[in-house]
Amino acid sequence: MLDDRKIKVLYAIINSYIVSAEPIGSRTITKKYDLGVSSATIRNEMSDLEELGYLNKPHTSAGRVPSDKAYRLYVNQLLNTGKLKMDIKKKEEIKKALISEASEIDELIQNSAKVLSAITSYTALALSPQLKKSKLKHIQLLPIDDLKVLLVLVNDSGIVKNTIFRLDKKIDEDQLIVISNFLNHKLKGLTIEDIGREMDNDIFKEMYEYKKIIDNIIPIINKTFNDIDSVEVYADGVNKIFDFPEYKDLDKAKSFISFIEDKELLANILLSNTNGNEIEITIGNENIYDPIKECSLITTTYKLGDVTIGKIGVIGPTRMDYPMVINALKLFSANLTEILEMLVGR
Amino acid sequence: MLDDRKIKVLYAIINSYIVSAEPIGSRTITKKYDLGVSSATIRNEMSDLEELGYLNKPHTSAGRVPSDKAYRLYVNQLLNTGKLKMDIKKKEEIKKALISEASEIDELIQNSAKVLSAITSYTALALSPQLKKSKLKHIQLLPIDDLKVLLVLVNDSGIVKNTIFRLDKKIDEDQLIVISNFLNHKLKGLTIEDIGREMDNDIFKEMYEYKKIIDNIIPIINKTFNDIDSVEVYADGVNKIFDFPEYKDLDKAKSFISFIEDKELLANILLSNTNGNEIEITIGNENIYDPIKECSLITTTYKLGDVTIGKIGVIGPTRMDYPMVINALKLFSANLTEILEMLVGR
DNA sequence: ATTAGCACTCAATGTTAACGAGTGCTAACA
DNA sequence: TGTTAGCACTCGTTAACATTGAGTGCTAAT
Repeated sequence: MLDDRKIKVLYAIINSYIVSAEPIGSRTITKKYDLGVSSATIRNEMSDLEELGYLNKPHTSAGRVPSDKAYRLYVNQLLNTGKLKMDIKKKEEIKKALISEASEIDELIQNSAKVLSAITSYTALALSPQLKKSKLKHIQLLPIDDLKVLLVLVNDSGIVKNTIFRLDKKIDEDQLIVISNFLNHKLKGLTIEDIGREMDNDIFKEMYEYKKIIDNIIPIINKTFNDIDSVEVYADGVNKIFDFPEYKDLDKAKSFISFIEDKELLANILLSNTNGNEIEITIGNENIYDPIKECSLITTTYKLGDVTIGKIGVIGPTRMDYPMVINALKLFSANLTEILEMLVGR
Repeated sequence: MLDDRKIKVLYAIINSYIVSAEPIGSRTITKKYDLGVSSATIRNEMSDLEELGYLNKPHTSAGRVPSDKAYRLYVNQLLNTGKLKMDIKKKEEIKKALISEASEIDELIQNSAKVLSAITSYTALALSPQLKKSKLKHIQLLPIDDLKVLLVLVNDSGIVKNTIFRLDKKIDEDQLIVISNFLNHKLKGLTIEDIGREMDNDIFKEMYEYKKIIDNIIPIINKTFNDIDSVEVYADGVNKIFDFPEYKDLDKAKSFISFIEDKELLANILLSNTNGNEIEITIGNENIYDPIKECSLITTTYKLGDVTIGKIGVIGPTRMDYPMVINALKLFSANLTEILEMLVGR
C-alpha cells in the first residue's frame, strides 16, 4: 500500500516537521532530502499520502503536515524495529541524579519527574507508587508524653506512615506495648483491604480491658492506611510548553496548563493508559480529553520486585522527538526499578 | 501636599483601574464618580498628580494609570485606618475547608495555598514550617526484620520523620531498646543545631559495645534531622495569572510562571519579606526580581505557640484587590495558627 | 512514470486612512 | 483665582486594500 518512496517522503516530512513545526512543501523536501526526483514528483506523492490520510494541509497554499496516523505508523515502526539503543553511560548519569535526592520514595519519584523534564525538555509526569496490595509488616505505638501516642505503620514495600494522636486518659508504656503486640499479632501480613474488613469484624473484643483506647485508635489506623493508598501525581516542567510554537496561542497554553494542574484527572489518565507494553504511547486524537488532543503522551512503568507500582512519562506536542523520549523513558524505567529495589532493600 | 480632592481623584482612578485594568480618562471619572467638578478640572488635578508621581501615562492620548507610589499610599491608608473587618462566619468556613484535608502539617499548608488561591483568585504561595529551633522530643529504633531498622524522630512541634536503614549484622530487639534509651537520654531536649554539635563530640564512647551499630546510625540521624529542617514552598493557582489582561502577552506569562516554578528563589523571597507587621506588602518595583516588578506580594505569618514558623501569601498584578486579599490573609493567619495549635495539641 | 511550466490560492505582510478616546492649552466666566 | 467650555493635537487601534511569495494542482512534453 505504501511503497518505499512514499515511506521515504512521509518520513522526510515527519522528521522535518518534528524539528521545524512548519508545514513542509515539495521543494523543501527535494532540497533537504536527496530522493533523486523532482518536486513535481514529490507533489504527486504528497497528494497520494494526503488521500491515504497520512498528511494534512493547513490550507491550500501551505505545505503539508503529518497526521496522527502518520505518527502512529512512524512510532510503531520505531518500537518494532528496536533500533533504539540503551546508552549505559547515560543510564548511570541519570541514576546518579536520581539517587542524589532520594531518601524517601515519594521524593525519588518527584525528583524523577524533574530530571526527566530537564533531560527531554518536555513536561514530565510521574505517578507515585500504588500499594493497595501491599501488606502490613509492622505496627507500633510509641509514647510521646502522658497523653500523646505515635502510631507507626510499616508495609512490606518499606513505606512508613505515622500519626500522632492524643488520648483522653493517661496511658503507660507497658500498656502501649501490650496493645502494639496484640495489633501486630492480629494484623501483620494483611493487605490494606483485609485490614479494613478485619476492623469491622470487631476483632478487638478479646482486648476488653483496653477497649476504650483501641476504639480511639482504630479510626486513626484506618485513616493512616488510606493515606498510604493515596495516589499522587507529580508534574514538572509544565512551562516547557511555552517553548513550542504551537502553543504561542495563549488560550491553548492556558488550557494545557490548567489541564496539567488537575492532578486527579492526570492520575486517571496515567492509570488507564495501560496496554501491557513497556512503552505506551497515545498520539493526538487517541487522547480522550480535548485539551491534549494535540499532544502525545508517552509513559513507562516502574516496578518493585515483579509488580508494577507506578508510572512515569512525558507529554508534549504530537511532533515530539519520539526516539529521544522513548530512550530516556527506558533508562528511567530501568533505573527507578533498580533504585527502588535498593531503597527498600529486600 | 495632597488635598482632599486630589485624594478623591486618585482613589477613583485606583478603584477604577483595579477592576478595569484600563487607563482612566478624565471624562470617565466625572461620569462614574460624582465629584461635582467638570472633566477639565479633573484633568488639571490629574496633571498635578502625575507631576507628583502618583499617576503614569502609557502614552499621550491614553488615560492615566496609578503608579506604585499611588498603590503604596492607598495600601498604607488601608492598613492604618483598620477599616478591614474580620468576618467570623467566613473565618469558620475557611477553617472547615482547611481542617478537612489536614492530617499532616505539610499537607495542611499545601491545602491552605489551594484554598487561598481559590478564594482570592490569585496565585497563592505558602512556606512550610521552619523548625530550626525545635527540640527533639523522642527518638526510637524499631526492628523491622533481622537486618532492617526503623528510626523514628519526633520533635516538640509534633513533626515526625522516619527512615528505614539496613545493618550489616543481625541485631535483636533488646539491643535496639538499649540504644534507643541511650540516644533518648543523650539527645532529648536538644535542638537540631545542638545535636549536630553533640554528634561531633563523640558522645558515644560510653557505648563502646554498640559502637559499630551507632556509627551506622549517626549519619542517618543527621540526614533525617536535616530533612525536618528543609524548607518547602507550595504554589497554587499559578495559571490564575492568565485571567489578567496584563498577562495577555505570552512572554510575560511565561516569565511569571517560570519564576513561580523556582521554589528556592521563592523561599528566599518569602523569608526575606519580613518587616515585623502582621501583613506585609511589596508593591511592584519594590520587588527585587524583574519578573515580578509588575506584581504585588502580600504575605502573612502563621505561628506555633508564640513563634512564627511559616508564611502564606498571595501574588498578583499590582492592581490587585488589596482589601479583599488582606482580609483573606488575616483569616488564614488566624485559622492556621489555631489549627496548628490543635493539631500539635500542646 | 517523470518533470517543466504555469495559473491559481491564500496566509502573511505592508501601507494607508479613518477613528476616537484622551490630553493640554486658552480664553471666558463666576 | 479657581473652574469650565471649547478646540487643536496626539497617538494607538482598526479596517480596508494591495502586494508578496511559498506552495499546490494540472497539463503537456519528455
